[in-house]
Amino acid sequence: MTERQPAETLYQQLKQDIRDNKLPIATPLKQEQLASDYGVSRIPIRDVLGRLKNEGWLTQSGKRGVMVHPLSATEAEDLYMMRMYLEPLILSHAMPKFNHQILGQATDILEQLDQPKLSISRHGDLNWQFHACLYQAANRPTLFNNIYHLHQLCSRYIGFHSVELHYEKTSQHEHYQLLNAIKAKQLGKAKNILKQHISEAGEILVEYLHKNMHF
Amino acid sequence: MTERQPAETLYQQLKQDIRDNKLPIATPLKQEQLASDYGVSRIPIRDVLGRLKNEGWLTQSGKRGVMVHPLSATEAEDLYMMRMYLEPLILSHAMPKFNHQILGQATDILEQLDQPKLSISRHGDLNWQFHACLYQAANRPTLFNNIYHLHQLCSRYIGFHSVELHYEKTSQHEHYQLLNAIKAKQLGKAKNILKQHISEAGEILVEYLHKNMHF
DNA sequence: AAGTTCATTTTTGTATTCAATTTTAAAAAT
DNA sequence: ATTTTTAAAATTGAATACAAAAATGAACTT
Repeated sequence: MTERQPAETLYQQLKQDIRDNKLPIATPLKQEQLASDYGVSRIPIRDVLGRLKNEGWLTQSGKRGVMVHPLSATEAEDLYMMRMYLEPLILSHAMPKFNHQILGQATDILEQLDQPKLSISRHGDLNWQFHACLYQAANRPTLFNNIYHLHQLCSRYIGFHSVELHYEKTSQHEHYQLLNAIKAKQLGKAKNILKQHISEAGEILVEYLHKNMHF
Repeated sequence: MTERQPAETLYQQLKQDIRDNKLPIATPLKQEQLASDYGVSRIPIRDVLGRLKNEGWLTQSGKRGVMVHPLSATEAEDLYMMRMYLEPLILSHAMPKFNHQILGQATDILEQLDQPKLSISRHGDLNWQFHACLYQAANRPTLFNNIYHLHQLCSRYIGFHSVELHYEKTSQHEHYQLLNAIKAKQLGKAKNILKQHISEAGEILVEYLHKNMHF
């Protein structure tokens, strides 16, 4: 971590470390501690903490200092509900703009997702790439960024419930269904599949959290 | 601006100044310039710029520096579309929790909105207070904060199209309709009114922007 | 005259320093 | 023993200082 502009790297690093539960939970983070841990001064740490707080990865803890934002079933439910409404919306806008190049790219990503033994983080990356590839076509930066942000926050929860492999299969099945509906230019059907896709994932996750969140 | 913790005040101030077009548009902001303008050092300026960038008030301009995020009809449309889907959603969650106290408070705010000669910013404040008062009841921090954020960004556009007073009337009418549907515990009707309320405002705004945004 | 090169200036990101606030924990009081 | 006071330590927000990167513009080439 001895670079010219640590901030961006630091941001990615800290976010990853929050995802992976590498940071003390329920206890305030000390800027100086982090600074020495990550080998930089407090200034870039402050910047990154501010940004992560703003994005919902960290929460203000008391008057001074921030802590890791606690996971909650309610938040997960909110995130998935929002996605459930916003993603079909951006899909509508993307629909008329799809072409062979984009659909080919989406197919490529799906095939990579078919490979067995993907790490959770790799799986998450590819999953987002698939959706992003479709959503980008809409050319709606504001809406897209909002959705991206929601996906990011969801990733903490997905890392948490270490994924029942069963679900991954049906998830892939839905991905292909979605792509087929798109190719057939069936907007309504595609939107329904997508909504269902997100809703299902959300329900499984929330149920899992209600069962396994005793902390 | 000689205070103990300038940052929060500075944040509000800069945001207001962006709303009011007090800042140079389409040209990168200089930290030192702002620092001397607002009478603080560059550090809190940097913090606030970072935050405002994160929240969509500023955009990265080139490799270094940020500029005021340009208004666009597309963004306005996105913001209103998101609100159109998310606000009825939070209303559903709020519905079972309403009580006399909350509804009384909402009524108070509506009566204040009835007073003539309100400044635009006061009108915007009260309008948000009305909606927030209802949405708070849902007890859904994640969803609520997202919606709050959308409202904030919309405020730039509302300030811009200096409001046709005609619309304010029908807007108030819809507010009362909404409140009545809530009192009558008609969730479906309430959601429809709200959706319609937002959708109308969005359409008027976007149309106005398409006409009057030659810059 | 238009385009390149390179040195100067500007501006930013980060480190260091400082002052104020918050936290803490030990002593005093009930 | 429990609560209150208060003084020391820890921690933060902000100012100042410094080094690296980017922008600027004048001299030079074609």
